[in-house]
Amino acid sequence: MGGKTGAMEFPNTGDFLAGRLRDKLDRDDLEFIETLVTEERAVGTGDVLLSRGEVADTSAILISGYMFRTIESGNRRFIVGVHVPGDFVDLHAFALKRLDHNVVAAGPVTYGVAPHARLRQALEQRPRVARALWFATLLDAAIHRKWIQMLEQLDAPRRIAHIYCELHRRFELIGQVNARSLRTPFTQIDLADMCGVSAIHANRAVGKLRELGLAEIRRGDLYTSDWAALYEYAQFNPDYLYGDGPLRFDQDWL
Amino acid sequence: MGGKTGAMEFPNTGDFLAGRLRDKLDRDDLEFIETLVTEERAVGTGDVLLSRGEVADTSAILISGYMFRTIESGNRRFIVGVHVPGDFVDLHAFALKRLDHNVVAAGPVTYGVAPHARLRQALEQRPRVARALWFATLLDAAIHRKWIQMLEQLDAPRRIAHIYCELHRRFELIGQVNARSLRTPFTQIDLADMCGVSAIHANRAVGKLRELGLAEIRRGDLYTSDWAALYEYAQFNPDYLYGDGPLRFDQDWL
DNA sequence: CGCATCCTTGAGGGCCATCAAAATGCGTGG
DNA sequence: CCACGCATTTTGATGGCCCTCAAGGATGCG
Repeated sequence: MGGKTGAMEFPNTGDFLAGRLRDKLDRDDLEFIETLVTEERAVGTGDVLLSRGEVADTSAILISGYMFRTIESGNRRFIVGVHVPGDFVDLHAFALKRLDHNVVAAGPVTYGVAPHARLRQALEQRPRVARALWFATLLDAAIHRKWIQMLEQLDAPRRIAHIYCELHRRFELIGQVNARSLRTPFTQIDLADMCGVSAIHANRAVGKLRELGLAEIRRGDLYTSDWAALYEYAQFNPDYLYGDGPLRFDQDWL
Repeated sequence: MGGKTGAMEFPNTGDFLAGRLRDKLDRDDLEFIETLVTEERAVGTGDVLLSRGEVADTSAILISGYMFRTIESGNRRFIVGVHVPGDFVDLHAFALKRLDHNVVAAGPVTYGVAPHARLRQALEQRPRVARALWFATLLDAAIHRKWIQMLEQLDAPRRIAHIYCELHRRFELIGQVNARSLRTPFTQIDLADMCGVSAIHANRAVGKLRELGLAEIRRGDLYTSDWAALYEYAQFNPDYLYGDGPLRFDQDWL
């Protein structure tokens, strides 16, 4: 917990859009957003927040920990997205009503519960907040597109590196980076399911990053002395995360 | 041009959300949506509607033809999405302000131009329309997720089959299917860039679909006598497109 | 009819899948 | 503290999918 952007003041939603659109919102909007959350809950590894086809009347914003978006097919699981604190993990479920995938905890998680009734109110009475919520789902879509490109372009070691680079940057945006490490609860099976390779090959890919001296990954935790080198190896360009950079939202709006 | 859902009456936006949320919108909303478009334009193969990083003050809704979302990296092009008539192709650009990718015509195209000023008006005064616009971008995200899964799970022949199955279903939703064929302007290079394989391998994959008797693909046009067999081969489940089926939006809203 | 683009085919090599098996690490209970 | 059970990580071997390089054939357009 605790982005630099106001986690003290806004314990539930202080990381929401931090480093992106958050500084375009005024105090009134931020307070309104904080009151979207009526309750805080905790779950553990593998617990399902929302499953495919289910109708929910609340959405969740991640406060601490990691979550996956997964699609089951046959008896295999595919991970199509990862979430970090500040992400409104199933805002999609509010506007789509039913999800095409599952939202699952990847390790211990705390999250805030936002009733859809409150969100509807935001849509009707708070166009600025409504647009911020929309923006947040579009960020998810931008990340999806980058994953598509990553799968089309990169081999397994680079895919794994790219995933960690993305997480590193996303934590930077909410003010939670460590200099030389990135802690996750991911197993190599999780990495495999994100990369579309077998667990065995994911293991060899992790081994290659070690051999190359780029990163040491142990039990999901990544250690490196040179993030820039890892960025370059993974061909990681963080623009698509819409933080500072050429794509940053810098207009007045509404 | 001409979905069954009112292309006569709404020549610019008659296919928008057809088969999905369109029947939840009332006549007033549909008329408002039609007036979002102030102009119609035509472009040809490879023409760029909107390029990465560019700031636009209009968005486009596709009226006829196909468009790609592409990401350039090094000197290679990656296709991360395809659009068909009725799709609001760069609605993302309205809320994100700048895109992380390009929007490009794949063959001859006509599209409607929607000034952002009108869209802003919708957001402020028409919460139902605003939510429909949001819904449309979330459909795009759902398709992105399916592509991620497709790339993680399927080999090249199945990826190509899956892409055509998706298009077939999307045309069905707007009432524009032929029984035994699906016409596209795609080259095998386009298919390769969508599937993340080389053009040479895309060619062999096309050959395999022919050998298997599932589909004949010539110059982008697909011919088949058995869509069901193709669906099964590609492991295609159309639920994620949110037409009729278990995920369909069936609630009253707002 | 010439040219450009696209499609097709062959050969050799690298990335990754699967099967099989062993080692490591961690939590639990003795 | 140690023994045990279990999930995870690691390693080896074989084969398939897909890559690149290379070259030839088809198609459509001016």
